[in-house]
Amino acid sequence: MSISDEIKQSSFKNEETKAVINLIFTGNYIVQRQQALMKPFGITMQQFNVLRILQGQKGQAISVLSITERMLDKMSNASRLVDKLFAKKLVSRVQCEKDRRAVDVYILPAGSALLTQIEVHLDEFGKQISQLGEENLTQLNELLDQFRASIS
Amino acid sequence: MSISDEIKQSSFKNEETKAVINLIFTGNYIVQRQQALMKPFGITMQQFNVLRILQGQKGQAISVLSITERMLDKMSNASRLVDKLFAKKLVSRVQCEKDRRAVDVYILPAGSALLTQIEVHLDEFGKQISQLGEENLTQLNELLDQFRASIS
DNA sequence: TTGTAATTAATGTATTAACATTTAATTTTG
DNA sequence: CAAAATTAAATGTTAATACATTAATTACAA
Repeated sequence: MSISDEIKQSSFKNEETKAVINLIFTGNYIVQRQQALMKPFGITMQQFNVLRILQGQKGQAISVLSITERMLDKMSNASRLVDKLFAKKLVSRVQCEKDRRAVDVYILPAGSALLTQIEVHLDEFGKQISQLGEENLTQLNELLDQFRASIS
Repeated sequence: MSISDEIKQSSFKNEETKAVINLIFTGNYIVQRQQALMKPFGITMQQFNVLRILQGQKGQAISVLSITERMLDKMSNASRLVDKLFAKKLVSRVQCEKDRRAVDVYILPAGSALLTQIEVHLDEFGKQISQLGEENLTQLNELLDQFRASIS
């Protein structure tokens, strides 16, 4: 369904406006789909992203600030997200030796296991998307990077 | 800045995953920019979108449900958004004659004026984006529509 | 017609987000 | 070195979001 049909707007002022609206709409759409996917696992998308960042460390510790820098939504509060994951016993958290202001965060085996489980579902998602073809996806990625660059 | 640099992730599992993350990130980025733009006018992006929908009616009334169908984020509560705009005296609200469950919402002159004012700033935004070129933007819009279609 | 289902909007509520502020630790500077 | 500035994380607070539920009205079916 085209963006025109999705939001029942027959025409747009220009192609720029349409692209802006289309990007916001498509972003929202993906977020909603993924949130629905993760809900049965008792985790939010942002919490999932933190887990994925921790997993990417391959056992190494990472500070709360570094987590923030790697997050999709920089505005959200990594401290509280880590707190939620800690409460679920998916991560551990210890004061950093070298800089006692910082906190070292690690993913626990339970966290890795949950991540793997969810990623199976995400892979199905990815499989559907791959129908678009690699060239198209590469082009989409390039256009998105250019888009952000244009309004920086 | 490429998405890799933005979130400090050196590589992605595959192009699909990268596209998903890039879309979410770019959507967030635009939303944050536009929210910052609207903040001085005392209005949120969602409220602005409702105003724009009402303006698109060119004087005709529209129900709360119809507003929801036209919104970018279907999950948000159009009823409360209209309430906020009503409190700011930017819209009026009367019970529909034909169907007394429904409520007719109109934009008031003050609402139109505010909209015009904000759109001046948005146009500058659009001007920057237009540097990408119309062909690129059209292609982006097509890819986004295809992307959503692939995971429907 | 009359009870049942469906629709429209509003409201209740728990969680989350967006900031600002605070606390503790470290770094810099005079 | 001591005071001031900076940094990291946590916490406080207000508003917004995501749903579920409710209340009123309309449509429909027996």
